[in-house]
Amino acid sequence: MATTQSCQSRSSACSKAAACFPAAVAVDEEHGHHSHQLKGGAQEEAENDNNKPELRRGPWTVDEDLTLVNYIADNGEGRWNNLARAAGLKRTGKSCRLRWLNYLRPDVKRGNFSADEQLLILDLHTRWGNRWSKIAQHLPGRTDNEIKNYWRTRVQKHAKQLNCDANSKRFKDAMRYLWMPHLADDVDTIAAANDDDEDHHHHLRLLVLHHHQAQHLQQAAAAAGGAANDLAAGAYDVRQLHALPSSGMAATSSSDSLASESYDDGGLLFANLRAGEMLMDGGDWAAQQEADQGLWPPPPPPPSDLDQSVVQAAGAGAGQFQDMELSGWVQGFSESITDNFWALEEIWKMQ
DNA sequence: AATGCCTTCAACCGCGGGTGT
DNA sequence: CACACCCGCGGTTGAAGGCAT
Repeated sequence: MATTQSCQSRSSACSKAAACFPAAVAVDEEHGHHSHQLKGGAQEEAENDNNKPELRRGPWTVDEDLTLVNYIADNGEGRWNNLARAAGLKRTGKSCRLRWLNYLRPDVKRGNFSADEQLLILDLHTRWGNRWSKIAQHLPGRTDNEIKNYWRTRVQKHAKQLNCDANSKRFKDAMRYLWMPHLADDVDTIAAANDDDEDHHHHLRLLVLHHHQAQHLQQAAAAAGGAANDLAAGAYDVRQLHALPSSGMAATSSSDSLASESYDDGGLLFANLRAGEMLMDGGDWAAQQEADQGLWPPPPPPPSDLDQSVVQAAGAGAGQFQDMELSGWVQGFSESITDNFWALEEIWKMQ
């Protein structure tokens, strides 16, 4: 994804100072003239007249950052209001907390979201909605604020370009069946190019795949009665036991945290990534599923609740579309697909 | 070159839940 | 129980650089 080069460089004076702490860097003096930095300099002095301790707002200076980082290094974090006072920062505890968590923490990761991070965001948002903090827990080094901004600036923009709401079924289906499968492919491609990460990416992909499978089973259960639910749960576990590497997964990987926690409810609400791939490939869904899954029960057809315009659009080879707008977009991509086509910034330009 | 719009993201705000007194 | 305070979350704002005209 081409996140923003321009803006990253723009914010880099500030960002880098923090990212490189304590070897703080260059400078943030520019921030001194943000108009909403209401209380600095002379104005600050003037307000000292009343006994209320004035509070600074707006962008942080390097000095403030250093003060906060040093204080936390010595005393730890938490108790933010006390911390702000004790450190001598003319900031609210809230502001200190935010600055630390979103910016100064040494483990904050910066830069573009990788393909698997994007995949996870899309995936988890499908499941949890705007639970940014919860989503962020599964992207090590990423903050809820960053993910929220990503969603609002990128994903919602794309939804707007498709003339639909980011929360609409249509857009979600487009994500599940078109965008996410190809992000998953990107993950594979990256893994193939980097042996060290292969297990990690494979693991991520497997987890995503399992969720799609679980979703199918849930739908089968809905159609056939409750018994299938038990089967679904059992099959899910068995496959996971067989499929997942027994060791070697980095404990810090996002997929690991998913395995250990986030999907422990069975993931039955999950995106049907593989279904999207099947449809995109124009392959025979049931036959492929049986071939893929071995011990799995024969799968149901693609989800019945899927927006049919997306199903048909995804089966681009068939050339039959109900939703002309989306189908036009899909046909456009199918005619000009390239290896890097599904880079996030490029995906939606084909419409 | 000048101007205005767009995009990004750091930072703020309001609110709700938790905890201590 | 009531109140105050703290913390964390999600939504929103606005500065600044990029881009189009």
